[in-house]
Amino acid sequence: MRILVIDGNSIVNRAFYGIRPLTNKEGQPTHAIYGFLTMLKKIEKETQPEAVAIAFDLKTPTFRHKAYSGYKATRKGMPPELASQMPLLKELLGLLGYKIVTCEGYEADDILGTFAAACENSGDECVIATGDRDSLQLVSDKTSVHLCTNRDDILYTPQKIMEDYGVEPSGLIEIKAIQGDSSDNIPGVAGIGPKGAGDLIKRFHTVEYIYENLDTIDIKDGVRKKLAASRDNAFLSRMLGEICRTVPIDTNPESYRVECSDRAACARYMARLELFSLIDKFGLDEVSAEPQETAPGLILSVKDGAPGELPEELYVHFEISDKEIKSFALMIGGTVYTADAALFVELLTDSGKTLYTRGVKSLFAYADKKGIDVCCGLFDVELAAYLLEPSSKDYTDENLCAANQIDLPQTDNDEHKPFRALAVYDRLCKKLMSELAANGQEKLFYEIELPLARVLARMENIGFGVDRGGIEAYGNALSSQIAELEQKIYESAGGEFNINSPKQLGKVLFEDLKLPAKKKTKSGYSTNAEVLEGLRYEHPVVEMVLEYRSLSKLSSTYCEGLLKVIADDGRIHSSFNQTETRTGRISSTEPNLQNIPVRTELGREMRRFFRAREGWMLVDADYSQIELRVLAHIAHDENMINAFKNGDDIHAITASQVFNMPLDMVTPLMRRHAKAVNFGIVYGIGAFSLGKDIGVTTKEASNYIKSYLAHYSGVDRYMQNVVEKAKLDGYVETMFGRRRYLPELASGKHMLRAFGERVARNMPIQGTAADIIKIAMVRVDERLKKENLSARLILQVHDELIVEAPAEEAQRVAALLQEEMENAVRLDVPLTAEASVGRTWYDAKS
DNA sequence: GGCTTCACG
DNA sequence: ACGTACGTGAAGCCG
Repeated sequence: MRILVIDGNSIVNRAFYGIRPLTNKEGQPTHAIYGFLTMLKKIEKETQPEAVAIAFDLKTPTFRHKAYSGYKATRKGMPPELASQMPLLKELLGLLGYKIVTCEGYEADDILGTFAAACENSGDECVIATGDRDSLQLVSDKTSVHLCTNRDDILYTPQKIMEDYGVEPSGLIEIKAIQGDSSDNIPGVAGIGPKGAGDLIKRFHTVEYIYENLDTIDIKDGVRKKLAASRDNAFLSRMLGEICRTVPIDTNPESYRVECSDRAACARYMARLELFSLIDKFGLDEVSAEPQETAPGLILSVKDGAPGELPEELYVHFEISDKEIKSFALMIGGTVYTADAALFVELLTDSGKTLYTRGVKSLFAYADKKGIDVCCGLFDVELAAYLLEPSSKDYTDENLCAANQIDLPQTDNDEHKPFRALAVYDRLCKKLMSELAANGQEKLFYEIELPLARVLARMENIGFGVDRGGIEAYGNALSSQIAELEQKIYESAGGEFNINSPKQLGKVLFEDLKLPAKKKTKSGYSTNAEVLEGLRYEHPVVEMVLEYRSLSKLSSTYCEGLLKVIADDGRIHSSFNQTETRTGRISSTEPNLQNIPVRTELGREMRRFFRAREGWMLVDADYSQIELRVLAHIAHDENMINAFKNGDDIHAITASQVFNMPLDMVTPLMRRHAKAVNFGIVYGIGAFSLGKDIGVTTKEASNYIKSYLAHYSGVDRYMQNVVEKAKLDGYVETMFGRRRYLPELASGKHMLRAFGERVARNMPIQGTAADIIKIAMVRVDERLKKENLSARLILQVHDELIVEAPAEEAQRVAALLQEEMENAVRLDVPLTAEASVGRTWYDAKS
């Protein structure tokens, strides 16, 4: 028979120190338990034992030999976080059917040794699992040691010991007697370390032999001297280092077969510790399904309908698809109730309730479609987690649990998802709330993001009306132009190729036509617009390719792309993502309505197809220079503040300052350059890129920047201070407490660090502007409602808001929009917004 | 699925 | 010696 003997103390220590801390919601640390059971399962899988004994030291420290009471005196006591887990672990092991072996006056080591010795006699096979190399002395033909290390586990057989140490297993005791072991207070021979001890034992095998022949054996005199001086310690060490093999315990493997009598109790115990994934690992998931629908690992009982009296705070999970509630469940004190949409609606309209959930935007969207006025309190784990860490890729249950030391129950059964989600919300919400409070982000959360979710939901529901026929006709016109251009390009290039393939285009331009290649990308020649622009007069095909590119962009992304997403109501319902950007901006997808062309006249034509419904108008308002105004404010730059207060043309003023001449001498070119510097400053500027952008040398660009910072000394100071502070704090923040953490600043890589510094300069500016327009959106929405207007916000493009309004409301809405945008926040500079009205987006842009 | 390109603020 | 401004999303190519 094969028996596995676990060195309990050693393994639990490895588990405790080897994995990151976990606690359940009561604050009970659980990771040592988790790690121990995970390792146990893994070892069992690898060694396939028929019986398992788990050896532990007894709590009270015991001394093996009274003769040397200093033994183990230096071993530190267990930290309380580990000590508190020990009784729980033992109880759980007992429930699982494992036998725990302890013996007064002996350590776990000795119990391992006794099992090993017993197996020598009985012919059984013994596998010892430990993290401690001391036990290697027990290895024999019948006993192997499964050594758990920080990396891979190693199985020690006599052959492996010989390979690694060059001695028999028993030789390890001899080596230790000479080398000593400070952690066990084994003195050894002073002045001889592992190498010397190993050499001696390889040659002479035992301590006894060495001392009996100390005068005659062939060793260096220095070594001989050291040995002689530590004679007593050597023999004492020899005795201390040998593991005892005669502990009075039951060593019959038959007594250690693992039989779990109450699997459900085990599952409940694990669930109480919130170690849900263990339930799967131990194959206990089916047993906890006492109430049939319960998720694996959750001991929640499930009831239909809810108890009469509901508490004020409820954990809620819902799934909504296409106007209908697909599922709805709530958790009250560990019990999950599945309920119908009626109760859901009742809760939403009860101002006395607070629902802790995720995805409130979809909840608002549902309520909006059904005409339900949501007046309950809400908490959204997704939004909260985003404010706490906006750089995360996404905010799935999996990632939130990983970031918050929560053991997530694994399940691929969709029916279990609601139960799992509720368990997660239960663990997460209060933690996130206190973190928001600690960060000073409560106002940001409750007064900006949560109300904004409602606004975004309505914007999505309403959508933006488009002229399908117009887009189709425009697309057809593009297509024929593209086809024509395509032929001309083939002709000019001397052959057909895929113009859309940068690789093929690169070959044609830079190999066949031998045009000078300037820039390379990871995968070959760069053929971007900037490069082609530089080759425009080198070959006629280049201009055609540029034209082709811009037409096919319009055709594929904007015509074909938009046509694909027009809904049955003839409108485009983009999704506005509130947890995507690292700066606090919102993003728009399927389709992206935040990058509809405007810079070229041909592209701008697209905006004629975005139109108000019959009898309605579009009201479009955009902030003027919001980021520079924010910069002037947060940098306390007097010079820039005054320029804005005077209502000056900021780029012209900047030009006159940078180029040191009167305002009326500033040429359009100088203004253009100054504008680029203003942008560059906001982005964290570098002379190289600025120079490239405006076509001057890096040196000249560098002079511009120097001159700029000399005139705007507040900006100069801010740019230095913000980076310095970010390095201390590890994050930057906006005026409203929105944070972005910057681990890049601590990087040893210059490029990464430089990037972090630019972000530190930019994020507070871009992010504050994003906060401001979000505040404006919430206020505009409230005003429209309060004033009983039918007009509705339908789109935001970072510094621009678009409202669709009945024609008769349009002028009033324009004024309202401008007022709310300008007064969203009070800065040291005026905020200005310009509004205008038109039938189409094209017309409504002033 | 990564890369390149290009549309926007 | 290096690469070179912030933040996004979509489409097409290609291994």
